[in-house]
Amino acid sequence: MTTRLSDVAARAGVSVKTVSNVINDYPHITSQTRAKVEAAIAALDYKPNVSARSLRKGRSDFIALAIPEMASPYFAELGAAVSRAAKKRGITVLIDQTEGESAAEKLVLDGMRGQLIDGIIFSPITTAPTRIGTAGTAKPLVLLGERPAGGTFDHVAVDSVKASFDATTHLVSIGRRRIAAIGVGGGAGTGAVRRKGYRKALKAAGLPHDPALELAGTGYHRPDGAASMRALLALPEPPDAVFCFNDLLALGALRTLADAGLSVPDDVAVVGFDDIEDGRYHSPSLTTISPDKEWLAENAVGLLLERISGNAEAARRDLSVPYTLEIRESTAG
Amino acid sequence: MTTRLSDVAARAGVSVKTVSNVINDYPHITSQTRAKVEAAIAALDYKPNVSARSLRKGRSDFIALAIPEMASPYFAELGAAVSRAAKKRGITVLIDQTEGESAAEKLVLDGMRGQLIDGIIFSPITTAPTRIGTAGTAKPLVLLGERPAGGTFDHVAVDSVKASFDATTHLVSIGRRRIAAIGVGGGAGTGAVRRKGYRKALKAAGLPHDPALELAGTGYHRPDGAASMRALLALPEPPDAVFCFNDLLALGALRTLADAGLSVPDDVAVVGFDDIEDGRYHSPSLTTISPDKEWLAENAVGLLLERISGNAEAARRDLSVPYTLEIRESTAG
DNA sequence: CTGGGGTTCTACAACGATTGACATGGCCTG
DNA sequence: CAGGCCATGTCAATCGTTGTAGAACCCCAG
Repeated sequence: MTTRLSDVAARAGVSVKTVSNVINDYPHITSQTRAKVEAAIAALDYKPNVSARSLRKGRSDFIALAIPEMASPYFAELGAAVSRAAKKRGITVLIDQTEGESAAEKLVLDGMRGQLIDGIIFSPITTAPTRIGTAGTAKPLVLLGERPAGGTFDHVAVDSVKASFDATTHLVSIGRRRIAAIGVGGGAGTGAVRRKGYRKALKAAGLPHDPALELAGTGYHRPDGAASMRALLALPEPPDAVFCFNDLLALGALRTLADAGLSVPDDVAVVGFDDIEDGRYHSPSLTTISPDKEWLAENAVGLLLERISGNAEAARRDLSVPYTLEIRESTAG
Repeated sequence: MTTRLSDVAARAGVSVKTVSNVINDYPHITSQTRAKVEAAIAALDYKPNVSARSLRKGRSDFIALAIPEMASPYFAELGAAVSRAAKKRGITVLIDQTEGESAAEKLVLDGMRGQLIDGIIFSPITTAPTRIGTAGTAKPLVLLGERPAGGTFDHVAVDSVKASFDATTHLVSIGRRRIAAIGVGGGAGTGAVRRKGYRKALKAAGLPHDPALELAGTGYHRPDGAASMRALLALPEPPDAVFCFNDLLALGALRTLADAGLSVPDDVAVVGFDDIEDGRYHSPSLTTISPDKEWLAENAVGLLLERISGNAEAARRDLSVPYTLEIRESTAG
């Protein structure tokens, strides 16, 4: 049925091992035999069996990418980028939706897919996995997003404090004085870090800090942003600008503003974070922090692969993703 | 390092075979031994080695989902749904971005991931794979979307002709007379089928068919929709409604309309297809054909699994995905 | 022409799980 | 008490690939 190594060997008139050697670029092979073998491989359309190879080598060239939900545009774009980066290096990505379950738990539960995968890129949305890898099973792991306090993993993320500072400062620079924040989360996650940058910017601008303008909300999707914006508009003194901690929140907020008949950016300016495609085409188009997702993916994969094939004990790395502030209609008149 | 079957056996005080029997639900086992074994499995956190199992059994419980690009919202949502449906049945989905390369080619190239995957769900955007599976390697394949002419695969899709008819008829019913279509593609793909429904509806309504109102465009993304809409507005007699063959096109079109200062739906009504989340929160929110994606995923996975484990020679199946027309602001004043 | 060193290739045993044939002993039934 | 079923154990083979060890060969120096 399936062609296997021995079929190729038979056809090429060499031993099974020689074929294997050809495939694995073993140095000492005559160009003659190499040619013979390659001809046989081509003729039979032979493809190595990954299961067998992985069983024998203990390495599969599969990595996992764990994200909260792939239907969320940011994560979809991230997944696409990681897949591309991995494919370029000949490895395959398994995308894992953690779906709100405590992701750390889930990974351990999954048992790393029965030892198939070589490592994992983990992108938690809020909770950070402090305890993964304490198990002996530990495979290499690269963490994306905010780093947990006592992290012991390689880590790739935007400097969220700085980026949030920039975003907020931009709002200040166009003359806004009552700047709200949507997406302020608890814990040590994204929300907290971005809030830090936001507050810092307010302080730097000499603006008062009004707790009523910090909206926690329950999630990071459009409805959450829409609801938070409604709450802000209901305030006795509504804001003249909003910094949303991700683009979905911002798009939800824009929707509320449109419904309320308010003009953006004239009445309320809005800034997001992530630069998802939806924001670029929305009207008004969304000003946002744009992390370089290709860079992120490229380096996350690179870091993980480095870990997998070699220096498992090298020092922990911490990479900062380049970003830009994309100024669009939601802040520029 | 890793716990294996024999470790479990040792701890439970039984033979390896018995442990294997427990795991594979062999019927004749005392509840006592079963309990012992299960305790040992839990204690050691044993996870069967997927590679070994797959090598031996010839089945991996992995399936692939091939989509053009996962960053596209419709496909992201589809991928999420398929992953969920598969996980429910204990199987894992590998998502494959075909990225515009002739997907058929690519699949064959990939050699089905070295025999790892048990089958594939294939969702081409335009070109239909007529020749896949002619190779002897053929694994079960379920096709999503428009069926190619001489298809020999199981197939799950919305009745696009009917849905397009409904969408267009809806525009007629709100009084529109010059209804354009964006996304008319060549070949036997999505574009052609939806155009058929569109034309049918025009004819049924006794409206003239103006070729100038059928825009082919180059792709299925926002920029394509925006460009097509610009072209339509440049006509001596612009349309008063547009049926876009997917939501991204529609969102692009809406953007152009907003830029042109036209009111939706008063000046131009817009209908999309797919019901992606962006459309629901856009302002105006987008009227669209909403296929039941969960149903689609559930049945595609079901069909594939049926094929994989059993009647490989059963008759070809053809499932029609339920859909609704979601009427929102872009057509309802 | 003989022996050492390198090259080129091969035989064999693993990797971990599953499966089949078969043996064993215990218990129940008739 | 014999025959049958049940629950398990033993043993060996198998899936396809690769690492280890070593065989066979060639070339060249002494």
